[in-house]
Amino acid sequence: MSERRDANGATLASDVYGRLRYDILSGVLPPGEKLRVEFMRDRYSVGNSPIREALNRLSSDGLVVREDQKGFHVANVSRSELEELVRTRCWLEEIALCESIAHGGTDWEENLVLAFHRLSRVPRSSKERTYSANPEWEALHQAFHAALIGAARSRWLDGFCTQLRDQADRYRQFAVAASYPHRNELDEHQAIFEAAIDGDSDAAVRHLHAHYQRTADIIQNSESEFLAGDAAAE
Amino acid sequence: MSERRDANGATLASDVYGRLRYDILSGVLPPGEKLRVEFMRDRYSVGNSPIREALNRLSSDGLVVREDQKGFHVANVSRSELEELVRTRCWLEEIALCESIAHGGTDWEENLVLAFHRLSRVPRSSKERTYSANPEWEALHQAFHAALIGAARSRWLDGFCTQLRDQADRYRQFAVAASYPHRNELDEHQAIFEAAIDGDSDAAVRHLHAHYQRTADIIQNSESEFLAGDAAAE
DNA sequence: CGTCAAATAATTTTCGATTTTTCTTCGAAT
DNA sequence: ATTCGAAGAAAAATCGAAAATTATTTGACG
Repeated sequence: MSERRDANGATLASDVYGRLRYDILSGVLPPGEKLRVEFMRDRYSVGNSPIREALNRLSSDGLVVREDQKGFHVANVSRSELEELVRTRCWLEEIALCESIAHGGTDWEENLVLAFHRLSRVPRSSKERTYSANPEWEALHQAFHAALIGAARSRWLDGFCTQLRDQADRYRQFAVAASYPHRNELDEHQAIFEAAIDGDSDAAVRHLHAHYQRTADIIQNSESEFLAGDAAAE
Repeated sequence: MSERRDANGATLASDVYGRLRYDILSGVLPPGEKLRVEFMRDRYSVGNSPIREALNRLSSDGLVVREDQKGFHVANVSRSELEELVRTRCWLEEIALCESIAHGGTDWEENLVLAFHRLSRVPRSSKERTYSANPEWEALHQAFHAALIGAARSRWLDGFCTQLRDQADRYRQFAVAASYPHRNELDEHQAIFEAAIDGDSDAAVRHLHAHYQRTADIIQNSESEFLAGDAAAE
């Protein structure tokens, strides 16, 4: 019945939006990359309009930068912007986590237990000795952090946290290999998880902040090509 | 040389984005209003693409809702969503205000003094007895609140606060007449202002929250047609 | 009289071409 | 040699029409 629909029941624009978003978050399209419409048309096999619509949405999300009459490019990254990002994320998720602990009911609690259990059962890397991105872990990791703050009674806060998480995930791609296998992320997650379930907001927030700060430090100390210079970005 | 540019040096899409945003915030395009592309094309005298691009951006901003294959409409409002909005705004602006007080330098301070002074010199309503929107006051009011939190060191937080402020302004349109001239907003602003300049974060936050809560209460108690039913919205 | 389905109308979405703007190249003049 | 500007090339932005989808009407049948 439907000829053009690529994925589910969406429009081409939404489909491209999703794919493009993934390609940026996963690093396939690196920071600063120019996004020419013609190039994109070939890449995603659609016409002009859906590409443009997707790019416009992504620019509101902060993953793409739009300059009038100059087109689009993938948002740049820098050490100072990472600092800003993590700081903001700690502020917002602290609120969301405390709210969830205070107001979360059985649903929130059980969902969190499940999310943590699933995460604990999947290996961090799809290879043993060297790091190799494991999409399953990535998805469950996202789900765990979303479950933690899933009972903050604000769709706005939810959305903001999602936006910041996406940005943080992108940064993580640049340096995740560096910390493997030294870092035991499961322990960090467990500490947050147990404090949250215990209803100990202070401890949960402390562990959550430490978790994010540790990740940020690893990225800051890495030698990713994209983080080379700094203030130069933009 | 340039034939099509309407306003400054932007694209048609950006121009329409700005005008459309203003029309939604000012209530000219009411909550829930269907935004048919053809209608919009006539209204703003541009073609298909710029309209669509503007609508896509606004949907990421939360002022417009997009449903695949169903088009766009102005975001709905409801009492419960107002509550959520104000709660979130208090959370975020508390952070931004404390940060600004803690880290704001002379620039921030002087800018704030100026913003408050200007606001204090302009009448709330452009008429004397009855309320009539005064665009000058609106602009200075925005500027004052922006100046208050203008030294939070986070572009993300800045952007989120702007987004929430826009949403709140839209709600304010529905009920502002009801409180005039009973309410003395200048006193409220002065209380926040003085505490901020004094470096008294606790007091500043207390006054800011009270200010927002008072506005919200007025709206909640109003009988705006748009806030009629409630949970029914979306 | 109500219900379901085909046909029609209205609307959204997408395409391909055109227009406009920016970027690049090349050559002349200082 | 360097700078400036014009000519050409590349890219972005826009338009108008075609294609696809959803909403509405109409009419047959129980």
